[in-house]
Amino acid sequence: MAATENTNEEVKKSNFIKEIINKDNEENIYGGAVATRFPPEPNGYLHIGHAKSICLNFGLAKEYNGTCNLRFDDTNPSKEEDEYVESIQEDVKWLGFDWGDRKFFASDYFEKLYDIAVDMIKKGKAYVCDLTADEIREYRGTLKAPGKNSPYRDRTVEENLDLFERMKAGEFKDGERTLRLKIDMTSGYIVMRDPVIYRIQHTEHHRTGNKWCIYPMYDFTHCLSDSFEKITHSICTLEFENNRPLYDWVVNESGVGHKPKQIEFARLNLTYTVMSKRKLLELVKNSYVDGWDDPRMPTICGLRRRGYTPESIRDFADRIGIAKSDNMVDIAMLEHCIREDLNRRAQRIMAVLDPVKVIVTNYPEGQVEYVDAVNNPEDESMGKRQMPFTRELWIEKSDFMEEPMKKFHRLSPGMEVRFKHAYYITCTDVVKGPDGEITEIHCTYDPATRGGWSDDGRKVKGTIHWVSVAEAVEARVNVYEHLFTRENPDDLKPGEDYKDLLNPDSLSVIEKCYIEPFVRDAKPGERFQFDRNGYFCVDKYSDHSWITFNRIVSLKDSWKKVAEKGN
RNA sequence: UGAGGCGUCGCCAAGCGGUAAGGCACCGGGUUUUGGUCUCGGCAUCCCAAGGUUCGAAUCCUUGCGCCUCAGCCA
Repeated sequence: MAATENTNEEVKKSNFIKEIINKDNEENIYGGAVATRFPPEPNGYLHIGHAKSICLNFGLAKEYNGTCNLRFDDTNPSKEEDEYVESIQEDVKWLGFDWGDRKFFASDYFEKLYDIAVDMIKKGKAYVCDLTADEIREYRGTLKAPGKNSPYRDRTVEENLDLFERMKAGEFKDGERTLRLKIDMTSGYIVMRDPVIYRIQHTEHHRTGNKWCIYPMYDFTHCLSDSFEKITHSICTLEFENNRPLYDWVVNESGVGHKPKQIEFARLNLTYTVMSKRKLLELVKNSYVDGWDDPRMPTICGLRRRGYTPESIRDFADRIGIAKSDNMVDIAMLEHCIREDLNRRAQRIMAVLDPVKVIVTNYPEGQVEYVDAVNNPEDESMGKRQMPFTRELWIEKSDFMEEPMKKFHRLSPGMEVRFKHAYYITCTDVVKGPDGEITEIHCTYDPATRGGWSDDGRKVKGTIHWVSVAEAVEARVNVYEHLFTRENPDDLKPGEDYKDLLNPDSLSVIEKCYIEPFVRDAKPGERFQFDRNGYFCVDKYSDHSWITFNRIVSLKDSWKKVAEKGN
């Protein structure tokens, strides 16, 4: 290999899971195969934490030339809905992953699972238990005290078979009986204390309808489904570490043959947001946000509507890595990823969000002149556009100071600045309304500086953006901030509720701002950089008569820091 | 005197007995028709603590300490 190994191939980071896979491959545990799966329960929308898992599982499959299945873990009909299976597929696709023809449902295995359960009964490894939920809890013992055997533990195989059959037939009411595994009521692993594997639930299932009234539980279903699908590495989050002995027990004792390896990694936590499905659901149901795809939500659809790109989310997943220690990733990392992506790709335009009027007194009234504007200084191939320049212009209030503070090199009386792509402009006068607020800023322009440049070596420190009053497009802009005010909204003081920490300023709507005419035909989903301000995306529900933009993320603003210090 | 995990820079995270990668954030300098980008430089004599083994330890061994998870007929 040549010394100049500078290919554009990405250098993929390693992690402990890859090390396990590499070792398994060396020892030929799975014949070199790598088969993963992404197993969501269709009871909610996917969020950025799921994106981490999706990138991991599909990424591993791609890297090792293996496969990744999409499997819906739909064993609890009371929580699951088709709406969610649709949204999950849409989100996985949008992130850029393809499960091909490997879409499965745990519910497709109900028959097989039932047969295995019957077989477990026959082998004396499972029994029907008549204890109530409360009694089961009592018998289970506590973290420190061992449990005790159920009085129904020693029923005969025949009786168990008969009872289980009748459970299936619908002879009993919800909760009346369960099927339990006969393992060890004294185990330090609570999950090994004769776990319930079937419960009675007379509920219609989103796929199997009313065919079943008994449903298998996670610990029984998941590992067997993995085995059926010949999954090699079953990757899940840390809280399932305690379930691993049971996972292995079921796979071993059921005699299914193929034995996947469960590996646990740490789930993602992000600052200033929450990730639990329960909380996200509550925010939606109680209208704290405007639906699952509210641009403030950490859901995939929320990020999509906000304007995040799939590339930026995948990049984020790569950067945060995979490990086993609990973590809280700074949301600034995510913001960095989208800025980096959009800096490269986004069309620049000028938009004035908080306007004040400038009148160029020596510019002819009624004249419209078009100046060239670079579309993206990072990518010359994106070309140029033309911007109308007129006598009356909008600029940002924050770009003018009547009495400039130190280091302020924007517009102020007597100060010459560059109106980007247009002319050098000098402020000559300020007009105020009766209450003292500035209503007009009078300026002159230097015709010799067209394009915003002069050859005489004149130094112009400031460059500001502007929009022609006569030619401006009016638009609405949604400015988003963090959803919560506390870095970790799960870290509550006594008496607090996480909803108390919702940021009242997480959304500010600017009903009317002025944008250059280039955006007139912008389509929902289109992204732009508003010069010197940030990245914005046309909202999915935007209407052509009044365009709505969502702020994806601001540009970094080092001036803000200086200004705040100066005050 | 239940069990299973985890502890490396403010936040992620490499490191696998040979003398602390990288990214984000932050702080400085340069370039700049975005106070953006880019670029240059700074940012852990130290790896939860204390002992021990070793020529040599973040890495091995002890003993502590801290944090997370498990007592749903949820997943």
